[in-house]
Amino acid sequence: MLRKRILTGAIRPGSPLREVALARELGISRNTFREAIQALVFDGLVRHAPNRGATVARLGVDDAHDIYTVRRTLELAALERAVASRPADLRPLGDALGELERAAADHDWERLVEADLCFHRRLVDVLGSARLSGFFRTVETQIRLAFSIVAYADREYEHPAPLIEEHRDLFDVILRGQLDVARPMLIEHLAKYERRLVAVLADHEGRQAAEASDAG
Amino acid sequence: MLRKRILTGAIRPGSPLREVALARELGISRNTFREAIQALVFDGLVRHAPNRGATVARLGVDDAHDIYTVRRTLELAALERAVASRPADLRPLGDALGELERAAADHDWERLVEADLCFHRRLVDVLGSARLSGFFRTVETQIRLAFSIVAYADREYEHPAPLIEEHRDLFDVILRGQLDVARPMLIEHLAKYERRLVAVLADHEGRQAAEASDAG
DNA sequence: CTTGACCTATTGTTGAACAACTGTTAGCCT
DNA sequence: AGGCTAACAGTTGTTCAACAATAGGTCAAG
Repeated sequence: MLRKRILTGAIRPGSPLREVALARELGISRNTFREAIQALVFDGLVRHAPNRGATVARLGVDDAHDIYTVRRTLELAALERAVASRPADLRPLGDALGELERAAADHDWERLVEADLCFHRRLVDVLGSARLSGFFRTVETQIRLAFSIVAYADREYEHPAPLIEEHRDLFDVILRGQLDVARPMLIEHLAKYERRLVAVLADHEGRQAAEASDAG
Repeated sequence: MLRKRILTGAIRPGSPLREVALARELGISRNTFREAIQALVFDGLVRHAPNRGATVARLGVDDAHDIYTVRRTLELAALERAVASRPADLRPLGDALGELERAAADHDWERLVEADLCFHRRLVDVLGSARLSGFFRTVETQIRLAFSIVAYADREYEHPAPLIEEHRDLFDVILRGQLDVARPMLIEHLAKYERRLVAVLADHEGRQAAEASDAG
């Protein structure tokens, strides 16, 4: 319940998560609430300071760079394995691409985001490491949090053509095993969305600083 | 307290962690104990099944492969950055190497292991991602757990010369920026210790299977 | 030997209580 | 006025006792 509220923006980044009040509101006990908080801390959705409570994580420009460093590291490593894989092992990747194209055809914004994330998750899955896949999922969750902020600012997904094309091209090149082509392609793809995210978050940080000085 | 007990082998892999009994023994309440368990689950030291409780993680051959996939992925990526870094940014790496050599000179087994882990941790730190560094630390913790099993079986550290030499060579090559030399060096270094760990764990798994069939 | 009904140990969750800590406010002194 | 200290209110950290829900084992009947 908490995760949902945070990811949908019902509870905004920076908001304190008061134990008594929220537990009461969610109809659960304080202890259970605290366990939930702990899980969200490990997801990176919540920050917790001793004796000062938990707040919804506030992702800034630094976090965006960090997150994309993770993505570059894991996805480029996965790419190397992917180009050397048999097509059968890339099936999940292809399925995600199909879903991506169908969602675009339906102009279904939400499914589009979902399929995009799914494609990259399944790329990382190619590495075959449960630990890396699990870790990437936590980062993916944080990307979702970023999206929940960005959603209104970034209209890329209303013109999904280039998004589809980039994934399609990348997948084709992977199937052909052309690592030297795929690498710069993925690097540029990630850099593009990193720039976009950074831009929006920088703007967001600016606004928040302004609001803070207004209030103070 | 729990982490210490697990890493020192005081509580052995596979042992159930009964809430009432252990909380009582540690002098804490069940709720606090459960929060501790949750933290250890995210460290990968403890496995938890709903309604069936928590047990100390039992690392098998699969886990060894998984862990070394993580190490290869992160450390090789870090290597690429490291060879392009200024010497000042590699200072922590050099310090760890120094400590490694001192520990070897003192024949201090424990410090040797610590310095070895520290060297690799600091290599990953070169990536400059708090998330990747944090994730690597959880994997490092799991390596410690593996070591706690292996400790009696693996006497490599009693002849630390090759271990020192490999780290020293790797560091020198990194300083000289020779990625093409450093890469296979690190790959071989990791492969060597993966083989060793896998061998010991395979043996361990064999024994446990034998014991289990003895008991049953 | 299987099936199914109990039984017990254990986990999941709750509610209330209190100690410990934080940030704030009020009052005091200089 | 400015700065220090002390009481304060709110919040978190932790404990305890209780009960519901689940899993695994035991025993009897077939």
